[in-house]
Amino acid sequence: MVDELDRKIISILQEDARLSYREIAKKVGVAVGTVYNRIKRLEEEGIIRGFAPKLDYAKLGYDLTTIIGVKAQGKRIIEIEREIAKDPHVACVYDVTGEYDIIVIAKFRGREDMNRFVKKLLRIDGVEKTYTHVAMDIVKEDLTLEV
Amino acid sequence: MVDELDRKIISILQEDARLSYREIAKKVGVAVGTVYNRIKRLEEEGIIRGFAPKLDYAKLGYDLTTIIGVKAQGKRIIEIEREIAKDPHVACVYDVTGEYDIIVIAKFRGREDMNRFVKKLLRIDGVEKTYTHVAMDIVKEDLTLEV
DNA sequence: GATGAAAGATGTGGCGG
DNA sequence: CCGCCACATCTTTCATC
Repeated sequence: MVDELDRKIISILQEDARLSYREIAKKVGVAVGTVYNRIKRLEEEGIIRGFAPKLDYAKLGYDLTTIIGVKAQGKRIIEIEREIAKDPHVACVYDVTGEYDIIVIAKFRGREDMNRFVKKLLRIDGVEKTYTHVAMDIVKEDLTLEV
Repeated sequence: MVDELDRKIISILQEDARLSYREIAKKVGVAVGTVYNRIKRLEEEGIIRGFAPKLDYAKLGYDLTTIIGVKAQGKRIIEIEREIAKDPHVACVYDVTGEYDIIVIAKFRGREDMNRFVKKLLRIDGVEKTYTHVAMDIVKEDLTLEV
């Protein structure tokens, strides 16, 4: 389903997703048409879900990043997760096992913005408690892994 | 530093970062050259750090996503974070205050792969303990926030 | 700062091998 | 998968406002 050539192409796109098909073809040593067809297939198969800029959110005003653990009632967990995921501050929502039931990564423009969000979380039916870790430093934040 | 036009352009790029400058220009109602210059400036200023494909990592073999809390000795924390960030399984490393000192988001190809990583963490000098949350479901995972 | 034009590069689809 | 073709579209620059 994904062969060596696909992986090479994806890997190049991870470095610069705005490279032309010709440049990519040159780098991997295949014909332009092949690169074009591979990328199109990878998009159709949903392996590539789209393309996005990597942004410096701190420079865009999001000076606060938080990792929030949520404990919630089993019956409502899926609904709660979906509701949380809708909030525009939220980057990630994981359904987990362990100390918490849900882990949320969210970014805010200042403390006020964050406090409002956490209070909103606690008002959701089924949410029992939350624990907020505030990031003092983002050492790495990039969903670009080796393929 | 970032005006309304910049935000509009960024917002469009977030939807599809491979759109042509022409298409973007059409959408925001300015000349092509303007869009071109704005995006170049945003890149130069480091607000846009590059472009990447959004990948379905599950389809690429990463079937296990984890959120790992790490407790470590204060003196060594920054070094430890950098070391963790180097591992190719690691997407995010946050220096946090709270229950843990470091929170790590990492993805693995199977339990073995994960176990090796956690054992490696525990062998790092200064790491006291770790707590691993395994994601049963990824409800949302997308560093694309409103600008 | 923004604009539109223009030259060369690229995207896109299709052909036979 | 390659090489080639062909037309439409795009990137990038720049003189001009």
